[in-house]
Amino acid sequence: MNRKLPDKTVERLSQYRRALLNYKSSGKHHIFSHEIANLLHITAVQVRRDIMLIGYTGTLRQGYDVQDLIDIIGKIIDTKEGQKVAVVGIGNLGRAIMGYFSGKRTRLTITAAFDSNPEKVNRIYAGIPCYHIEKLTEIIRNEGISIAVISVPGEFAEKVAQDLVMAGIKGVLNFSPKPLNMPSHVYLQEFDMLTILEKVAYFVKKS
Amino acid sequence: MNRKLPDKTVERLSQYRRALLNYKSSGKHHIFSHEIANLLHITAVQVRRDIMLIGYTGTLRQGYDVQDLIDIIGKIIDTKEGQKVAVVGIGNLGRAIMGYFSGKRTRLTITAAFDSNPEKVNRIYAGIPCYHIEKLTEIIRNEGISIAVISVPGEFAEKVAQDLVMAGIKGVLNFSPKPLNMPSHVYLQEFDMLTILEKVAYFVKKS
DNA sequence: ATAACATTGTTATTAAAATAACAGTAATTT
DNA sequence: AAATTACTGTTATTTTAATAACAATGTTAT
Ligand SMILES: NC(=O)c1ccc[n+]([C@@H]2O[C@H](COP(=O)([O-])OP(=O)(O)OC[C@H]3O[C@@H](n4cnc5c(N)ncnc54)[C@H](O)[C@@H]3O)[C@@H](O)[C@H]2O)c1
Ligand SMILES: NC(=O)c1ccc[n+]([C@@H]2O[C@H](COP(=O)([O-])OP(=O)(O)OC[C@H]3O[C@@H](n4cnc5c(N)ncnc54)[C@H](O)[C@@H]3O)[C@@H](O)[C@H]2O)c1
Repeated sequence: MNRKLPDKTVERLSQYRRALLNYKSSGKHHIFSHEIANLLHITAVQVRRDIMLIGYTGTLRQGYDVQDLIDIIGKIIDTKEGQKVAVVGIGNLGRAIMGYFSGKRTRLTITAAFDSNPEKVNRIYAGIPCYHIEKLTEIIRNEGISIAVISVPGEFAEKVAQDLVMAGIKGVLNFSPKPLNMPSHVYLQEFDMLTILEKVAYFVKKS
Repeated sequence: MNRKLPDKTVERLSQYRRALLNYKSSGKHHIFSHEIANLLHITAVQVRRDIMLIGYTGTLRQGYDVQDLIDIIGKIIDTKEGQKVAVVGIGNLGRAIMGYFSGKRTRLTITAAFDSNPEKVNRIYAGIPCYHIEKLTEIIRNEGISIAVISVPGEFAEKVAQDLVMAGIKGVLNFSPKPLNMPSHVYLQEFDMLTILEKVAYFVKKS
């Protein structure tokens, strides 16, 4: 529970929880590993192994208690107070992300957006205030924002990333096509749509 | 060159190419592995190993010929005719994706969009026609579209995926939060923003 | 009561990816 | 000319992730 879990296990835990919350609303209280596996289209062994890693145990007769499992995953992923997220770059992608999160009930809350375009600042997008990029450090520090999503054009991504680090951010999700370099105490996740689609194209070609 | 390359190598090749195209515009014709590595913030060994896998060799004195490397990566990733891509679900995310691609010069071309909302169909978004979802099979077959991006709400994703498979699609990039199941001849890549942000949150918490 | 079954939890094995080690080589320095 | 340097290309090792194997256990069927 205290030891760091594998990257991929954490991703699946997030998905288990989401699937379980949905499953729970159908009124069932228990679930078997192979049922969870079916929801995610993975194997039951993978599910049991992940659950073993988080130290939870089910029962032979009924499998896992749905609510218990949801709670335990919550204890692993969430913090008590929740974590605050900022979105930097309120273009098409930034706004899509904010719209997507505005509906969600999660312990991750987007509480601030930043842009350099004067026409975008001091407005509210999906319920979230957009500040001028110059306020970045101040607001991130004051609000205790620990995670940032970068969705500015590539040429500005590096500067934004540096400022985020200086402001004390601890985790970054970078959607810009510019590969970033972060100090080791900042967790960096990058996702590039063109790269990923070109990968799909390669495997389509090969198949 | 013919043998299937590792997943992660293909992703990096796409990034190498993009970085090299940019590097080329600075007028330089040759590049060393450690220079490529610096552009992507990875190690030079990783770069050389990837390049070894694609069967290209540089020279001791000058490193790699930039244009040659770009061309060889192109031969690996691209098809001669290019590949056509469809986007299904023209909401905030779908439109952001279309806007993002409309500027790019790539052998991947988004040629059709689909939606179920009558107000969205028969309009042009970022230069791409949006058809009613009922035309999916017809248009995908007629146009020879081989790759699809799914950006419909989770509850419709499964149906869309089935229809795409029936229509003969060969690769899918799924942004909906619903995990999909594909026959083995269809390459599936999933990306879920909430999962990935929760993973970032976990590692932020742990650090 | 015993055998067959279905399930969990764990260890063992395999596969994929990253990293390290190092041999080879041309140019440069001593 | 020998040693040094700065690279590439390849093999070896380590790390991470996935898969397989199987022991343990309560349940059901015979
Ligand atoms: N749209 C997509 O689906 C998509 C997909 C993958 C990657 N991306 C990448 O994400 C980024 C954003 O994409 P987009 O489509 O939203 O682009 P966009 O041009 O619509 O939006 C970019 C926004 O960033 C703002 N901005 C520019 N410089 C800034 C700075 N220094 N500080 C703060 N804000 C700044 C701009 O004012 C604009 O609002 C780009 O790097 C793009 O390559 C987009
Ligand atoms: N916005 C984001 O950044 C984001 C991020 C991650 C994931 N997602 C996921 O991507 C999907 C789309 O997100 P969005 O923000 O664009 O949502 P959205 O509601 O803005 O758009 C969804 C679109 O899909 C269309 N649609 C619905 N049913 C359809 C069907 N059967 N066939 C064709 N089209 C159909 C709707 O008419 C609408 O235009 C959702 O599943 C969402 O969970 C969005």
